[in-house]
Amino acid sequence: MSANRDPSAPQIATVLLPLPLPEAFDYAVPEGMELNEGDHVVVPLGKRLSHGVVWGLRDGTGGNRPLKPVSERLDAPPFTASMRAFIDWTARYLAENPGLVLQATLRSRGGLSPSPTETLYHPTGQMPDRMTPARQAVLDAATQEPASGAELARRAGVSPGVVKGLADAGALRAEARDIDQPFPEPDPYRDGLVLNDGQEAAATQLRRLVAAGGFQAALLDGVTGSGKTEVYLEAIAELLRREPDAQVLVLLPEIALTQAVTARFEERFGVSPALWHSAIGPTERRRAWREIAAGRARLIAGARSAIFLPYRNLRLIVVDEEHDPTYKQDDGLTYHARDLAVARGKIEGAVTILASATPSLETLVNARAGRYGHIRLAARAGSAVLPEIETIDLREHPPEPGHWLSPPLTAAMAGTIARGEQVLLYLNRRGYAPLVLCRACGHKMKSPDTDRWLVEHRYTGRLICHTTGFSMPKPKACPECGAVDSLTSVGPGVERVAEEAALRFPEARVEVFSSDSAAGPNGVRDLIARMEAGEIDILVGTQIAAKGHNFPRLTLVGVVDADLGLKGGDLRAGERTYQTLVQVAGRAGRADRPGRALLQTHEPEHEAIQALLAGDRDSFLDLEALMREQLGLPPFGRLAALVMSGSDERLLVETARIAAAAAPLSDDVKLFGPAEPPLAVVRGRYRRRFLVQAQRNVDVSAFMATWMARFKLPSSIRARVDIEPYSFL
DNA sequence: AGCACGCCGACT
DNA sequence: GTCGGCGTGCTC
Repeated sequence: MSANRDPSAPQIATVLLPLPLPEAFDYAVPEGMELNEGDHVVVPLGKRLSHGVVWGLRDGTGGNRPLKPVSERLDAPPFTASMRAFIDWTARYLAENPGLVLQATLRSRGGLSPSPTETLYHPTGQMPDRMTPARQAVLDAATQEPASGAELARRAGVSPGVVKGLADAGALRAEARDIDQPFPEPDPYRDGLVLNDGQEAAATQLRRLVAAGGFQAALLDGVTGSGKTEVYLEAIAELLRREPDAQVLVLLPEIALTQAVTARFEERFGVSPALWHSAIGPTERRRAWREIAAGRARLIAGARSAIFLPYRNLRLIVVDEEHDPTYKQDDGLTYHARDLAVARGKIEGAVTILASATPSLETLVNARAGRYGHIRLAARAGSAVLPEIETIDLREHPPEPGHWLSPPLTAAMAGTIARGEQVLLYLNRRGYAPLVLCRACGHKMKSPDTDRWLVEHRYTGRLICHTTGFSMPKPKACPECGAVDSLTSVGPGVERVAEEAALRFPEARVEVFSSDSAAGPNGVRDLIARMEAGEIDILVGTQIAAKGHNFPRLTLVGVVDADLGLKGGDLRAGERTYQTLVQVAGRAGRADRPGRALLQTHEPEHEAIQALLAGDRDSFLDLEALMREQLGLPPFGRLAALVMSGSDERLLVETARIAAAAAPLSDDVKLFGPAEPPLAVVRGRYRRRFLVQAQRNVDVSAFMATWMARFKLPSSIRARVDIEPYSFL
């Protein structure tokens, strides 16, 4: 296209800016500046400068209104055509400004400038005229490992002046080195673990997919403990042997899991992957971003936002635990990382593997329809067998009043502990008690700016709103009636169950595993390490404990309230409960000891629980699928939500009314709302919700974009589009 | 997202 | 009389 253009003809660059603007802006390309699509540039915007990416180039001038010129071309790896196509596709799909999506891809400061350098001192071999003990110590340190002046002085225990003196004397040579060092090359020729027959068969199928090249999505469907990781590591190895320059992304739902996956990568390929998640510091983040953009980082493991990184040559994407709802969450943008991964795989021409023991209905339906390959892994790896799952009917075996562990569960716990094995008690409720109320007047402690109960946390002695983050010390007296010491804790949280377990088993070492108790990734790592080492007898955990960990001595899982997830009434409640219970039960008996899972329930006849007992995932999902198909719900129909919020309730209601009237309705699109959502107020902002339901062939993204363009939003009202919502709050 | 412009309250 | 509050609007 621009191969034989006249280089002196004036040129216009369309530049996408990482700002919430509706479109890319045109700039004049100054004479003598050579630009290509995908180049990073600096352009003037109003009174300031902004970074941008060249989205298009064409011959011409601004015509009537003169264009501002591009200020500078940055010497950074350009965004590839597929990267740009992915950004465009995502913006369209999410009904968002492309600039906002571009912003999501640039979340590292300094990634675009060349790496900062540090000065290292190497010994030259030449001896200084005068040798002193201090000088000798520095030379020894430098011979051991070249380092910065300050570092050498520290290691030798002398002042930095000594290093300077040696450099002046010619005994040390200063050499600049990039601070952001490349990631070492993975070695795909190392031996992997020995695979069992099932794993080998699955690995062969995946290797074949990789060998075929190009886009192909596949569901890697294997029971918990079947060794899915080992299998997809084989696909990665195959790819790296064929294409040493290929990049591989492994998406993980939880940062806590990156630790375990890093260790597997090290065993298999001799190197750690580049990590990408919210807890990565700015220096590592910059290094990872730059090395990924340059195509030098080959193995990347990250949380959902890693789907937005500017890979040069992405050839394989693995979405581990693809059913996990944490893939769908707001990071500024509202997206589902699994869906974007499949789209990105398609655009990049990369094989996309979705791995899970409990696939989402969306993925399973795609696999059954033949849109995705379906690779099954039946047996558990090694000698591990699936846990035996039983229910405890709480109507027959109620716990004592004010307690939460039923007699059959405590009996099983006693036996397990006596054998020196471990127990996991699962309850998806953080804190001590989900509700605090006044015995005197019945007042319930509620969050001040939303209609939710405050959760009591005993460790910190505070009442916390899990929706808004509001927190206050637990008051002595009821704020409503003033009665002293009348506030009672109602219902169990993990802290309370841990208290009960500790009381009942005074000898046992009991720990709580929730996002509160395990502060930061180090806290999590430490807790996991102690559990693995057998230093904990009873672990009481929330969701976070249910995911992916491998505790060889854990043989009993007690689900304190298996009914919890069945309430709530959103469309995935049954599916999610089933997935969670399978995952939790799957924690038991992963090594050579058989495991057992006991579910405390008031509703042992519920389909999700019956399916779990029968180990009959597919018929449960068939039923679930049938129900959704009849109701026209995903994945058989499409949903989109629009949530408006603002601090002025009257203006919000009025805006919602105008929006409702502006909806471009048709026969195959239904609009519900505006409705007052369960969370009607959050942090002083009122909220209203719309739900759009359409048939599968309707482009809901286009519908939402058209709709949004048909009414004007007052600047104090925010509107957020959610394509395929998971949360209905 | 910034940054300016703009029209109403308490101050050197 | 000004300094400054942040509501509204624009940036090629």
